[in-house]
Amino acid sequence: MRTKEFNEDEALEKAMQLFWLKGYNGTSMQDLLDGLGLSRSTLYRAYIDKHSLFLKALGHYQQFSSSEIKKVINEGDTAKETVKKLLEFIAEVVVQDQQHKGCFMLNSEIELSLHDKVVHDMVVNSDQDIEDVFYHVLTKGQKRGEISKAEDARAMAKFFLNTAKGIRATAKSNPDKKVFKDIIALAIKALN
Amino acid sequence: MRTKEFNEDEALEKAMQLFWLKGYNGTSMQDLLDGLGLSRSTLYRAYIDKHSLFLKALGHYQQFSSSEIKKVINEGDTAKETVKKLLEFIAEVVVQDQQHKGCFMLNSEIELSLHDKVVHDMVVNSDQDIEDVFYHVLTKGQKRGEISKAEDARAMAKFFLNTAKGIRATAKSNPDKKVFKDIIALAIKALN
DNA sequence: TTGTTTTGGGAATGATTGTTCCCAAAAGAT
DNA sequence: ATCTTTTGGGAACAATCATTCCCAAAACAA
Repeated sequence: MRTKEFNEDEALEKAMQLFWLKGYNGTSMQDLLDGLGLSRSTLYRAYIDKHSLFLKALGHYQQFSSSEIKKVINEGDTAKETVKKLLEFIAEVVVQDQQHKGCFMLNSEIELSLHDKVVHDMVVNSDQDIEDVFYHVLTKGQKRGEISKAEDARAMAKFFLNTAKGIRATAKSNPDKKVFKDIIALAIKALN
Repeated sequence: MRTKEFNEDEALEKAMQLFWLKGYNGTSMQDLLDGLGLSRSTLYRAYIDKHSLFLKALGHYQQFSSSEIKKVINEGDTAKETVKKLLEFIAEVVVQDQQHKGCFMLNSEIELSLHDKVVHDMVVNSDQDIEDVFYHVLTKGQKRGEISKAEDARAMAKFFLNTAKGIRATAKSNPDKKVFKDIIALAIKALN
């Protein structure tokens, strides 16, 4: 038996970068062949077709970015500080990227969720995932008495998710760290 | 001389709807020929090529949507109410659309602004335009003493623009009027 | 009528799309 | 050595892509 020569994870990572940068329709199979450095035969045998490869790449992104965000949950002494850290982290990620690719999940939502049921469901789940992170921190803060119980924690979680999506959208054409910092400071006022 | 038979504005409107629904790369010239009901010769003579037609359609959208928003400036008795009306209007527009096309400018930002300088500039200008609407209302409110001068009006304007973009993004996969209402109510708290 | 201009039909372009297939080379296992 | 499996090269596919072109029909002005 011949051992596998190409690293599947490495190839998937490269595919993700390409789809992330140029979108689904903007990325051709030729782009992928060149980018991954694989032959047609190998690529099709490994990933079936373009659409399957895309879904796998998007799933890979979701797994990674979700776990990264959850690392931030334990940062900050108070719930309010943690919410701020979460938003700052989300902003930092898109600002740091020299290519301004934005958020791959948001990009896919805009480009495909209307006509691709699978992508649509992944987007909804991804949003719910982030919303739940905020919700978890907020309810904990309410129990501790750090955050008023006057406002519904679920509504606040949706609000912060919305702020995050705004930042991620703007990151495509106007990634400005200082502006995002101001936006986050104002968003945090919703906790007063 | 033979009089022009096809209505240019009507055709442009149809082209805008198509690009809006399926994106630039997702819309083929054949889609446009079928959708506009024009012959190849006529379409190319009138609009030069696909990219030019797209830019014209996006410009048409920008003109229309900008003027619609500015109609709301005079609604509401206080600045705070006007800001709320502005956000509610932006949410209402995307929620009403049965097709969930979202915001054409935001869609184009995500799909093209990275690789298309003209689109990028249009997006930046469009964002600035909306930001300025908020800024105008906010500074007026500050002069009237309705809004605290502790916060920078420019920062607040960027914050509300960000909230609007979040709503417009989410409208693609999750247009929920009630959720948007909650989000807007919390965003308004930034004015306290 | 003649002339001018607009439109549509349709053929033709060359490039690119995603995908399938065959076969030889490579690399390890036996 | 043979066997098995993985990989790459490259041809081939039909479909679609954006675009150009020619010409006849249509509609108005003179």
